[in-house]
Amino acid sequence: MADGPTITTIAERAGVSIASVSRVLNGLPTRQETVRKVMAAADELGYVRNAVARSLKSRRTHQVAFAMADVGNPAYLAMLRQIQPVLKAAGYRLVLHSTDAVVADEIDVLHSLGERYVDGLIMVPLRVTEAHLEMLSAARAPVVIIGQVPEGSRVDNVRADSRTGVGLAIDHLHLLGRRRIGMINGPLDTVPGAARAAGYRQALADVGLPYDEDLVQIGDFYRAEGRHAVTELLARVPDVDALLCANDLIALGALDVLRAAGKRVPQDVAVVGMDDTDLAAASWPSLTSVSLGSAERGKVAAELLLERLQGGDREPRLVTVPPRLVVRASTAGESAPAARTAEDRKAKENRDVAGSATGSDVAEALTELDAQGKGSLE
Amino acid sequence: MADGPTITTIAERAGVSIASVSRVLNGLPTRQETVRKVMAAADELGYVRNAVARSLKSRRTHQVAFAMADVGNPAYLAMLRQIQPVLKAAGYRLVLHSTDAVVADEIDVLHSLGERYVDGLIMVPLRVTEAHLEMLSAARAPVVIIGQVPEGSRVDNVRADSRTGVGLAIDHLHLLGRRRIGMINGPLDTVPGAARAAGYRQALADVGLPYDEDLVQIGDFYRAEGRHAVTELLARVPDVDALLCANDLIALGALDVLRAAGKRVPQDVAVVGMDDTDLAAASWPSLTSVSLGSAERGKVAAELLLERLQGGDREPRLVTVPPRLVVRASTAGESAPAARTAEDRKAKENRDVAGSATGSDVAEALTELDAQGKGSLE
DNA sequence: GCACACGCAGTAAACGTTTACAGGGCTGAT
DNA sequence: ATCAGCCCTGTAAACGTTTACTGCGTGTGC
Repeated sequence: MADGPTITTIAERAGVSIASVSRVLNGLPTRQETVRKVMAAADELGYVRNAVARSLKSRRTHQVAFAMADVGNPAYLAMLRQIQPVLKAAGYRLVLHSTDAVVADEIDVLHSLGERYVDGLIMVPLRVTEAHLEMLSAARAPVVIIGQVPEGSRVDNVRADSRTGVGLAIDHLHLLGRRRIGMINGPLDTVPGAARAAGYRQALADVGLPYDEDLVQIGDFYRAEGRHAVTELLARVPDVDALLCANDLIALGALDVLRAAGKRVPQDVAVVGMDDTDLAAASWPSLTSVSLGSAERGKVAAELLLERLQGGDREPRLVTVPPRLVVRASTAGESAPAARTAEDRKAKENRDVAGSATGSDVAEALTELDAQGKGSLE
Repeated sequence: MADGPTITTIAERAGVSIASVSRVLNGLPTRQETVRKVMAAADELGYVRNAVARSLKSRRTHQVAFAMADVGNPAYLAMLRQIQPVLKAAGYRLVLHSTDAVVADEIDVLHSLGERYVDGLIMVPLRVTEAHLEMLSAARAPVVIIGQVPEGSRVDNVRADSRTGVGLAIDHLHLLGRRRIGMINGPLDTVPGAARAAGYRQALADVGLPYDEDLVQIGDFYRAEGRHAVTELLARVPDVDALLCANDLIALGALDVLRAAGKRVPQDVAVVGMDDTDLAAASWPSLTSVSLGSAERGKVAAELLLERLQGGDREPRLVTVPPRLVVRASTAGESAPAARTAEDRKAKENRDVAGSATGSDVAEALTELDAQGKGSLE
């Protein structure tokens, strides 16, 4: 691990000045003979450019940071998987920050932007506090926020729309003839919980169903909690014929309980999850789920950031990624082609609604493929 | 986004030299009055140290790279989740490289080590070629390889032992009284495929069962391929009473086919997967799976790298992480409370991995919270 | 034959730090 | 009063690049 060669080393060996070496290495016009000498010396010494020194001079690191609460979370992972290739294609490295759901860590990340070790940042904040906004407005590098940012903030912002997503699910269930549609939600003091509760109320109204408190059960966003909540709801309303669960884990818990209770899914009770994680496709019966477009949000965020890095200034943009209903066996049954088709039509309409310019079918197919991943390594 | 203040700006404003500013910022002994002036100026200007300039001088970037084939792969993700906190605690940032299973990209990553934008590298190569070894021996920064590296290579190496892992599964199935144990493997020209095939043969011999070619079916490491392979095997050997699948996805495919064929799991056919991904716990029936210790391999790799970064030279080390059988319903049945309890205990151990120093109950609760993900964000 | 232009390469400054070294002022001892 | 010694601060070099500027030598046009 001896000190590597620098342009000075090369210059000496080639008998030229460091300026010439630099010019050759950067392909600037140079006499053929000089090029030859420099290249030869560089090859012999196994020279590699020092990225740090380059960055210091050029004020560009070719690195971008992605900050979220936890790498293990499937929603963030879906984003990461879209962000990475977009950045890579543009020649940027990805620096990962896991803030462990600690707000102070998020502020830290924003602060460290000032250290200029990255050219830009994509962040998924847990919630946006005053401190966030302050740091954001003072940020010395472009930032894209995935989540809710107050109007008028001077940053690019990419959002999901879980309220509409809930609507898609309710519509779907209603079309299938379900009339006693229960909701298993997470805590109402969380952003997702509140949005979903509101969406549920409104969607019921939209399809002309009454809102019945007995059909709503609050738990938390985990499988065990989901089991518990569904058990309670089932005791209260034995003839519930559909369950909308605030995420896929809750829905898995619901499947557990329904199975134990001897209810058939979807014949007796249809079940819908949210987030459309890998688990939804893996479960049995496979789970109909509302995709909130984590993957697409990641992709859009990366593209917005690149625009700013390459283009320069423009007005901050707000992109809302539309939700999409992914119908699987837990509502349609594998043998219900009619429902499936209706659903497909809807999903398509839905996708067209906000017509994001980015969603190619090829990219989407690829994503699905990768998701399955060659598992193990030896 | 005006140019940020530098120590020069501060020096001017405080009326001192840049050396004094630097000393104050680094806490070197300085007159109280000077400290005050410098701090005041720094605060007013909102100064933040430039990490690039620092790195140039100190020859330390406080960044470490992690390179693997695909972020979306659960096995790599499990590693990442352990690596990240270890590095973060030591003050290192994590740079992520996804090589998309392209060998040239891996070589690229090794090459780019010379650019000195990171202090070290953890890599999970697909396979180790001559080119890899060459680059490794010339590497100008410490590298830890997760996977198989030839004897005598001068790098730290962390391995799984899938051969023994297969043995665990066969033992388990044999103990449960299964005698016609099929194997659904991936391609034999992959490192995992070959190791598992060998393990299967030997494990059968160890428990005194004959090797029967009809019981072996080669497919690929995906769910659909798994379905196909299991269908073939089932046609050939209708009375097979157990299936060992080379990864969890294949096992999920097996569950699909067995269900469709009217076979009960585990009563008629017991199923075992490998890798113990999230999917194993989520499926129904939940899947007994051989954990190859991805999480632990990640943790060990990170620790080895840190040792080298902080400590300095020592002999390269080889650590083999033992496999572990995680028993769930697909072999034990839900009605086997003993097995279930064993499983819970095991899951906890797994979370603790090698007893991370941070494992307070609160931290654990928080981690758990995140892991499940308040999946979606609004 | 001279001026001018042009192609090429070298010198030096700059990016923002850290740090070795030197020097200035003060204290205290002689 | 002088000087050693100490504390503090400033000067300058260094990390490895890129690049503006300068200058040299050659060839061309008059």
